[in-house]
Amino acid sequence: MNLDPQYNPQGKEDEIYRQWEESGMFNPDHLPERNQQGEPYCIMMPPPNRTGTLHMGHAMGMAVQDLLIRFERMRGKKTLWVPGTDHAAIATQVKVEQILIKEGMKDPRKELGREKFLERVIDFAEKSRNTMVSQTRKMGSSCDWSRERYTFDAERNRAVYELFKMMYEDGLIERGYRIVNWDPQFQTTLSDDEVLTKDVRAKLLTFTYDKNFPIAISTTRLETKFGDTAVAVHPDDERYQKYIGKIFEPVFCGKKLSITIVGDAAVDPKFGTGALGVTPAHSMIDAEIAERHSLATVPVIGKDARMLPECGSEFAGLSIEETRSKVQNMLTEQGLLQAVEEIAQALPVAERGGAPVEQLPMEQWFVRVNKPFILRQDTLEKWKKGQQTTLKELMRYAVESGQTRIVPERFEKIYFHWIENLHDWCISRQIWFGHRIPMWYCHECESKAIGRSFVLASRIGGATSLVETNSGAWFNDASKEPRFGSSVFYSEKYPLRCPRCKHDDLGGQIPFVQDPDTLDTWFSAGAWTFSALGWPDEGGWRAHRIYHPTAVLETGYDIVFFWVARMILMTTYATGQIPFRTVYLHGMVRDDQGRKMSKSLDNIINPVDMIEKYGADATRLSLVIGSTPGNDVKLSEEKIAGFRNFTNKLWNISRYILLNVKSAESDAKNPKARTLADRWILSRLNTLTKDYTAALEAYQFSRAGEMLRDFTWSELADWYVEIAKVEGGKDALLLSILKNLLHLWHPFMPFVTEEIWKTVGEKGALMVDEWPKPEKKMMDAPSEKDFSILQSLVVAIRNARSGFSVPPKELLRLTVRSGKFDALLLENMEPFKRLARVVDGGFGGKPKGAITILAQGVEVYLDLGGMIDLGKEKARLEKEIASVSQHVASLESRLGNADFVARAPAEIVEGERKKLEESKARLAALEAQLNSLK
RNA sequence: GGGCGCAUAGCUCAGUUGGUUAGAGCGCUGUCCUCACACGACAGAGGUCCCUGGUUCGAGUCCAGGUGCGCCCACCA
Repeated sequence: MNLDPQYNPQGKEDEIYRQWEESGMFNPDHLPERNQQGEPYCIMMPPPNRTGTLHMGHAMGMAVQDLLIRFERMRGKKTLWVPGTDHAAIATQVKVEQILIKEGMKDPRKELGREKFLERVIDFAEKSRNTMVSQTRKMGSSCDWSRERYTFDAERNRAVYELFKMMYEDGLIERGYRIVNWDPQFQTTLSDDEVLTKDVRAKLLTFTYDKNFPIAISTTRLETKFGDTAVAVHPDDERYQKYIGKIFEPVFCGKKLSITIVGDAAVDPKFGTGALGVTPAHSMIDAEIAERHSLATVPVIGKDARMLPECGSEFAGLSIEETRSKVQNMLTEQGLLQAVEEIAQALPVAERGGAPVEQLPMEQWFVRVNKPFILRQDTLEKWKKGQQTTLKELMRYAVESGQTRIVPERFEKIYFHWIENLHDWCISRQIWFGHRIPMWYCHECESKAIGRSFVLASRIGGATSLVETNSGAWFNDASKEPRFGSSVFYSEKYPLRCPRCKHDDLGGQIPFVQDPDTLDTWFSAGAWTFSALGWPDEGGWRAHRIYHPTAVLETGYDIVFFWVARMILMTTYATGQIPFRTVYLHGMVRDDQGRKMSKSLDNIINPVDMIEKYGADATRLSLVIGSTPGNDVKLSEEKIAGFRNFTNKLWNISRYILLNVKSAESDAKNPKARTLADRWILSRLNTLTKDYTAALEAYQFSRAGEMLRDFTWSELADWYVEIAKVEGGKDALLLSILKNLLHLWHPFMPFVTEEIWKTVGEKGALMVDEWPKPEKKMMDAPSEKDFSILQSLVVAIRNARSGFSVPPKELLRLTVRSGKFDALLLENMEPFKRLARVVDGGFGGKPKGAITILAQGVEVYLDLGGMIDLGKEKARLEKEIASVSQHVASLESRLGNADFVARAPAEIVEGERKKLEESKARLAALEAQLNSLK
């Protein structure tokens, strides 16, 4: 037996993990027979971004997922936990760019070019992967490394392309010229979810375009006004009705505009002047108005967030701020500015980088969420194959039908609310790191359509301009925007033949060009549950299909929209299955003051540091106990240290038991309960096993953990082990309880339990040993009641000793009377003989110099001899009498209420009566005690 | 502007469908280095369950309103 007085996880954990891994049992195919017969149970690990290292949020997710997997594995399910990482497209590319800039490059992408730059990104991603895998191991995660996946590996790329193809064929992926969110800093589009709003103060200016223009308008974005093509007013607005339908041609800061006055109910007549300058190119709302009234779209801001030549030579190339103040000055000079007001504004900024996001009209790829399509799948209850539905409907259906349940439930509301507001999803990104869009353009088709060879068109800036280039050269030139009409077709690899013009790639030139853009990282992430299980590859998907739908998706609530919703969309569409039965959302891990952990605040707690200092088990406990789903958790090093203390406690309980067990006796099967304490602890253990298992099934991990900790510490260690030391002969019983306890703790703290397990003399790993079953026949309410009386008395005696400052070595005499409980006491007080020696007082009264101790109706006398302090005892009794009298009074008033007696359930009333009786008896006894002191 | 949540001991939080004198951990006070553990043992102090009103025999729990805090969504220009 090699159990040190203090448990040192350092060094042991890696070795234990290595043994688990070598056993092969992280892989469901190598699990014992009992699991092979079991129900499949699968969790897909949310793949962390390959951007460096794991943080406490990841650690929390892993702790919960490993808990679930270990719990279900021990219960005999065929458990698969698939680990993986996410290429995270923009996040990783930005990270690498930042590193390269720090290393001295000015514009890494320009300096390195696409291929060289990508090499650097891939290299960084690989290093990150290695770091994260090792951190995942440190946490004790029992995931199947033989099935490790990467959102950007060859098979996932294949799945992404297949999915893209399906959606393209179903008309759900479309190229469109629309207003998109443009990040001028990283020169890429963003999805709506990647745009945040920042509260800023802005100037709301009221002005007219020129002195002949009859209507004043207000704006915070003066610079966009070069692109105005209309002024919209409410159709019922009497002030402006007479202008509706008229066209004006004001000269705005040197640029001649063509402004149509339109009536549109979307305009709020009470805001500002009640007239709205319509800028269709740079505002989604304006674009909608423009569409209703067939207005022209005139872009005036370019991708570099500078003014386009259309604004006139005076403004072309100026930044937004420069333009804004210049225009304001010009308007002031001309006397056109009527008012300047400071207002609060929600400025759209990029989630990554924080630069203001511009809205520009561009040609991009979109997923159409509201467009009806013909369903390919025949597995959904609501729609048959061949019926029409929309992606939005599928998303709603998965949760509405209860096939996916979100924990905590309130996030279902949030989810539906988000779906309501969901617009088409822009999926093309102008970054280099990611799944290249599998669409190709045929120059032959394009040439035939336009009548010239190798031509391109730029649509940024509204008018189409044609550009001649050398073959193949243009698509790396970011300044040229290819326009693709009928020439576009899907191909996973380099196409050999154009499906339309049947043109072959023969002459060594490059007639086919792939779309230079890549896919939004969430496109591939959305396919995670099924792509990671081998879809669409026939063999792979067939082999893994038993695991789909997966059991639980465990992730942070911050990516419900980014990821969870999109997984539901993609999976239901592509496979006809909902991706997971339960979504368990954990909160954000914050510092002890509730602040986000960040580098600038220097308040980051690193999981690996904590594991090295306190062990993985303590770190896991600190993340799971004391946190509830969907709520943020405050973490501090002290909290982790506290759980380290507990792991040490469990270690020492085990140490005591294992050091004292005599092997011969411990071999006895079905150890029998001999004493009250034995019956009590077995009853408690079995009740606990039942409640604890139920709590885990209900995802109440914190509650389960607290329950088990309280049992382990306050019942087993503080009472039973102490009693066992004196009563003796409990080796087999103790060992059996310990074994059960190790099982129950294993999902929370796999390392220390497995380590102790090595010493209990069982074969095989605890990790796959069978989960304890609660036995009803062991649950023994009368014994629990009797034991609790004993506990109350012992506590009362200790209390008295402490209150009267009785020296620890002083032996006291405890006189019991004849009666059922007193007989029980005589039998069971032996373990507490150091507190008091019990004597049978027959039916005699209280000895002189003794105080009366009352516990749950049992009255005994503790002889304090000369140490009694009558004043103190009197004060104590008076205090207690006051409190009990109050309780009696409240019970009497309740029972005196006729309505209560008539309307409350009989058992409640009966319970109150009984309580009143007991309290009255106690009160009488206390008063008698007090009188006897006088 | 719309939506969601939170408010319980000094701190961090539990408190299931309304029903004991509202609980835990940490911290605090006192005693003890008792042969598993001082990362420990024993005992103790500490609460107007944010406020107001309502429903009910009964409210920390349900309803309405208010206050304070947090989050999400949203291009009234």
